[in-house]
Formats: sequence, structure tokens, C-alpha cells
Amino acid sequence: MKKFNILKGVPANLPMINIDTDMIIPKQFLKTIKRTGLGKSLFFEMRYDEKGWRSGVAVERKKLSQWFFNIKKFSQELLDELEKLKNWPDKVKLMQKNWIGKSFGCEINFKIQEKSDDNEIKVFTTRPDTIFGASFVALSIDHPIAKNFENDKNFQNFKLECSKSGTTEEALAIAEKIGFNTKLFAQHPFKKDIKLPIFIANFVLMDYGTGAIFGCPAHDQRDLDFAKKYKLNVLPVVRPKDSNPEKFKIDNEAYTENGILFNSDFLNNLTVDKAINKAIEVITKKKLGERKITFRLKDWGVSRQRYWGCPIPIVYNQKGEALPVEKKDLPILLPDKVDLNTKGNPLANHPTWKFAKLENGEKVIRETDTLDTFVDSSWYFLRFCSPKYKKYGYEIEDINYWMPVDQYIGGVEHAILHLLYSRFFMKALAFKNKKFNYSEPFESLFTQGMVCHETYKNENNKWLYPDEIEKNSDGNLITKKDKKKVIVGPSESMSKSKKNTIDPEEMIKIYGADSIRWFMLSDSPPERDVQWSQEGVSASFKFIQKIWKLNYDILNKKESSSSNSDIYLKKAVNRTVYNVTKNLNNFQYNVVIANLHEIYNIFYEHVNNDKSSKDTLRNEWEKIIMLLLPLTPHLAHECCEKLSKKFYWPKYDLKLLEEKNSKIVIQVNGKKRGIIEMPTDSKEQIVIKKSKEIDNVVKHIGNTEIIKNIYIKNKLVNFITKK
RNA sequence: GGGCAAGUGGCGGAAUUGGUAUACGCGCCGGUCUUAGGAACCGGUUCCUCACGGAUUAAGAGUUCGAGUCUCUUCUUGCCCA
Repeated sequence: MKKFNILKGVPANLPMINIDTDMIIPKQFLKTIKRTGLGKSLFFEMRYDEKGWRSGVAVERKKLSQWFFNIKKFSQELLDELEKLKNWPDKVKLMQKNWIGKSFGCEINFKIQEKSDDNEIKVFTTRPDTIFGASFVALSIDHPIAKNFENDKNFQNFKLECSKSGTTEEALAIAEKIGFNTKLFAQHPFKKDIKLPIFIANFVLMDYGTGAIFGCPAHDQRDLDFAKKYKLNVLPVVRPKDSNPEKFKIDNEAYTENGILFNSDFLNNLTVDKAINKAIEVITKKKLGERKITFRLKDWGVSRQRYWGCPIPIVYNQKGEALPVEKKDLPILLPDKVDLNTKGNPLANHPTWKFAKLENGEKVIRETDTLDTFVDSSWYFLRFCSPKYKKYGYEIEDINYWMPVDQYIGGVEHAILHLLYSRFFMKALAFKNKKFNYSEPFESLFTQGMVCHETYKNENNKWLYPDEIEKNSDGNLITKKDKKKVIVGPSESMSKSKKNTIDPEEMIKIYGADSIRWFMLSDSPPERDVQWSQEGVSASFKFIQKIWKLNYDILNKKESSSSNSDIYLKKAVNRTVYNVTKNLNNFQYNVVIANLHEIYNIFYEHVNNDKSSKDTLRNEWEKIIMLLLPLTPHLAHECCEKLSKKFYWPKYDLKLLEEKNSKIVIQVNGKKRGIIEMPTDSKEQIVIKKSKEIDNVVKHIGNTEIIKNIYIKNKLVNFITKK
């Protein structure tokens, strides 16, 4: 038996299942980073988090100690193995690739002038070729050197200014580029007479590269904006191939295209690609820096100050050291009684939960942060393989039987986070674990669209449910309750907050599950959003009634006087079986529905006009019912009661797909002028002779000479005439 | 700001992957039956034209005997950016 498990969407998370520490937080994946003030402490890293979102007060950011998964460690692997995923949409793979964001470049060391400690700044760049166009150095606000200015009032103001805008790349791209002048200078690595002012700037991120850049305004838009604002030098060093080096100038737009280097000493006249390599070569040789690859992917912060998540299996001893909880003490359960209404973290506020003891009696305090719920959804499919296993999150034999998931279906909104985290989990689990053989969780991926509905508001700008609304006699929408005007908004994916939801239970009660299913499949291709429509559902309901009625008519049919059209019906059914089978495999459910509508129409005509014999009708109809089984299971089973004792998937005959006659399109100079029906595989000469007899063709050829015939067997003739 | 998609009737959308554009459904129009129809059935429905015909896949160019499909430019819309 072929294993086949479809896991639809991401189910509710599994917050109460605790699993082994080795699995959730394999120690080797946690960062070892200094924690300010407390000296060396494992696992911790500083991170910004927003405070005050609830009250709506101006955003202020506060440093928090948090746990991270070292997903960065797998950057290269996560990137490389995207290649393996042949049945994933290219779009998702591309999104992940961009997310991981591998970039090639180099680190360059800049010496700080007149400064004894911290006398070097490491800068990362993907464009070392533009080094001779450098006019400043910019540091992230979190860069160690920035600490020296913490008592400076101007710097404090600058920091406050920065904290007003967000730190996402999007926010940074839109925000005005601002900087704080440190009054320090960096020595240009190649030109002794050039000193570059050092700024602390809002558009440099500590998480990316080294947290420091050199600015080359002529060839980077952000640097140019910054240079203009602070009146810094703009020296172009790359020019378009055919430009005049004397005249090439930069105004308000940086030149980021390919070109030829100039004003650049040993890089002059090289192309950008060659100059990059040459620059790295020289920098390495002179020990000014080294070749470097960086990734945009950041470590995954998993700490949450919420009750509803797995407790992080860590305790702290009296010295403040973090220790992993022993295997035998797992899982750690959340306390049953907890006050969710207090301010702050409910676990931290719990009177007893956090106090624990080690085996030797030493008193310890539990970590009160819980894990991000994405952690649960990153491995639930493994738990599904061993749902009853109590010793561990999964059993390796079960995994070997079931994994990987053959077909994974979920919304495209999971393209990056959930799907990348799941891939990371597999790699983390397989790390140094020879028994674990899978590094990719989902063999095939399909991203389906969402169900959408119009949104409604009343005059007080409050959202309304669709069933609070009705049409008045003018056709305008009004509220049922007090007959007041309704403002119709755009159609958006259904959400409780916007109240544009339809209760599926209610719909199933009225129309039945088959109708709803049929409608959802019929209206638009599954990868796109579906527009919920009452008319659509009602049409599906009617169609299902029609099938039921036709099924009855076919069963009770008396023998027909003619069976002339039997072969026609057989061929049509054969074609439908072929099309439905093919389209189901391609996820083209809306086309499957169209195929079935068409064959229904043919059957309807045959039944009502007495075109086919009783047996043919019945036998062929049975095949159509089989095709309906996965689409409208209740109806199809009911129809089967009297039709068939067994269930099967109909087979199609490729030979029967061939037609005796082919319709051949006749074109003159590429435009359709006629159509003829000829026996399939007729000889070219005969077809061409016939084509020339068509009135409209004769008319369009006129007196001009035919210089060429294009002939596509069984499809098309195209006459090309002299102009 | 960047990245990625997608633009086909009044609407949702088909198109054997370069070979009859508009399948199928909704809606609309006309008709039959009916006390009635928001039921059922029959017929019509891309646009222009009385018609013969002609035009048409966001706009414009290109490749080709032939383009909804491939290439470039422009416009518009949607999605993603922890």
C-alpha cells in the first residue's frame, strides 16, 4: 500500500506537548554570547522588543534577554536543499532564497585615527570595487563603538529619534536617513591622504554583516541620500561602458548598474565583476580584510512572555547559570491554575510554579518565558507519525515509515516562516543523529488561496456580519435590524475581526456538505482566492439536484429505439475520464468541475432525446458517478446504491481519444478564413486542394501569388501570399 | 524603497503549452408552463455592423507563416519584507 498522508493546512498548535530538550533546544544550536553586566552566560543574546503596543503610547524599545534558535548555522544548507524540492512552487522557493539572502563580498578593516582602544572598524561590503568612491563610514546604533557616546546628549537625542521609526527593512527603506557625527575619522585603506568621517546611522543594522558599512554615495541610493544631507563628497568610480569619464556625473540618482571602473587606482578600466575580485585579492594580500559570505537570515527568537506555549526547559541556579532540565523531568507542564489577567508574564507571576529543585537538592528557578507557537507547528507532522508514543515526541521507526510528507497543502502566507522553520527543524534533528534520515519534511507543496468575502460597515463605522444585512426594494444594502445604510468595503480574506465570515455549519445545514464542497472547488483555481457567493453555492446546490434526477431517469429508462449515438457517448465519457484524471492530478479542480458539467449536458441530451441504448447509458453513467466520488462523496455514494456494488477509478482508452475526422483551420496570411472537416491523417495535397476551394479563402487570396504553405497535420493550413 | 506575481466579456474563469480565443459556471435578455415566480424548461449573450463582414486577450513595440502564450518598454492591481 502506498503511503499517502495529506496534512491540510497548519492545525492548531500543540502547546501542551513537551518534548525532549535535546530536540527542542539542542544545546549546540544556541548562541554563546556575552550578557552585559553578568559576565559570561550561555545561551543569551540581547534583543529589542516593543513595549507599549497595548496602550498605544509612543513606542519605546527595551532590551530583553531572550532565547534564540541558531537557524543561521543552517543558512547554506537551507539554501542548497531548495534545489531538491522539485515539487515546490518556484515562487515559494524564491521567497525563501531571498529570505536567506546569501551575499558575497568582503570584510575591510578601517583604522580609526587618534584612538587607542577599539582602533579598528570591520566593515562588510558586497561592493569592494567602489572602495575608491568611499566618503564616509557608518555604524549601527548597537555597534560597540556607539557605546562610547552614551553620555553625549546629542547622541541620546539621536537615539530617541531613531527609536521612533521601526527597525524592519521596510521601515528603514522609507524612513529618512539620519546620522550622528562621532567626529572620529577612519583612514581610507588605500589612500593615505583620505580620512572618512564616522557616523552612527539609522539605516545600518547590527544583525547584518558587521554592523558597519563604508558609504559610497555615487553607487548606492541610501548612501547618496545620506551624503546629500550631510554634505559629503560624491565621487563616481563606475561609469556606463560608452560614457565619457570626464562628463559622467551623479545628480540625485546613484548609478548601480554594471560598468567600467575609473578614478580607482589599480581597479581602473576593469568591469564591476572583475574589479570586485581584484579588490578582494589586494585587500587579502595586504591583510586589510578578507573574502566573506554573509546571510540575511537572522537567528530565530523563540522566547514569548505568554502562558500559552511550551515552557522552555531551562532552570537557573543561584549563580544565575542556565541549565537544561534533565530528560527524566520532562515534559514540564504548565500550571493549571493561572491568573491571565495580571500584567506581564503569567508564568513569572505564578506564586509557586517557577520554583524547582535539582536532584542534589539545589534550589533553582525555572525559565518563565515560553516558546513561540511556531515551534510547535515546525514539527507537529513528526508527532502525527507517532501520536500515542509517550516516551518521546516521535519514534524513529514511525518516522521512517511515514516521512516525508508526500503532499503538503497550506496557504501561501506560510511560504517563509512556517515552511522555513519546519525545514530547519528537520536539519537540526538530523544534525549529528545518524538515525534521523530526513532533512526535508515536505516532498511536494501546494499553496492554496483563501476564502474571501465583501466587508460591511454601518454608519458608525462598525463592522457588520453578512447575515446582519439585507437588500431593500431599490437593491441597496441595509441593516436588517433598523434598516439603515450599509457601507460596502472591498472583498478580503474572511476574518473574525472584520466580521466578513460565513458560518460553514449553517451553510451545510441549508445546502448540504456536497454543495459547499462543489462550490469551493468550482469557482476559481485552488491557488487563487475564492470569492464566496450565495449565487454560486445555490447554483452548486441546483446542479447536485440535477445529477440526482438524471441518475433516477437513467435507472428507470426504457429501452431506446436507437443506439446510433452510443459510440459518441462512449467517446465523450472516455474523454471526460481522461480530462478529469489529468486535471485532478494537476490540482485544476475548477476545470474538473467544467468537464463534469459538459458531460452532464451531453447525458441530459441523450436521455431526453432518446439517443443512446439503455445499457450504454447506464454503464457510461456509472463511470461518471465514480468520477464524482471524491468531489461530492455523499451524492455519489447514494447514486451508487443502485448502480454499482464496487468502487473503482475509471480507466480511459487512449485510442478512443483519437477522432476519425479532424477540423482543420484554414488561414490566409495568418488570419482564419475558413474551417474544413477532413478524415484524420489526410494527405497534405488533398487538404490543401480542398482548402483552396473555400469561397472566403479564394476571396482573400485574390489575384496574388501563393509563395508558401504552412501545413500542420490535422490542425491547420496557412497560405502565405506575395504582398 | 526592494522582491515576486498577475492583467482575457457585466462577473468567476478556460485555452491540448506557439496553431479555431472567450470552454464551463454565474449574471443578464427573450420565450414556454403557471394564480404567481426569486421554481423548472427552451433559446440568446465579447464588441462594432440591419447585414456581408470586421475588430478583440491592460497599452505600445519586437520575434514568428502564426502570439492570450515568447522578448522588451509603459501603465495598473495584488502578495511578501520576522
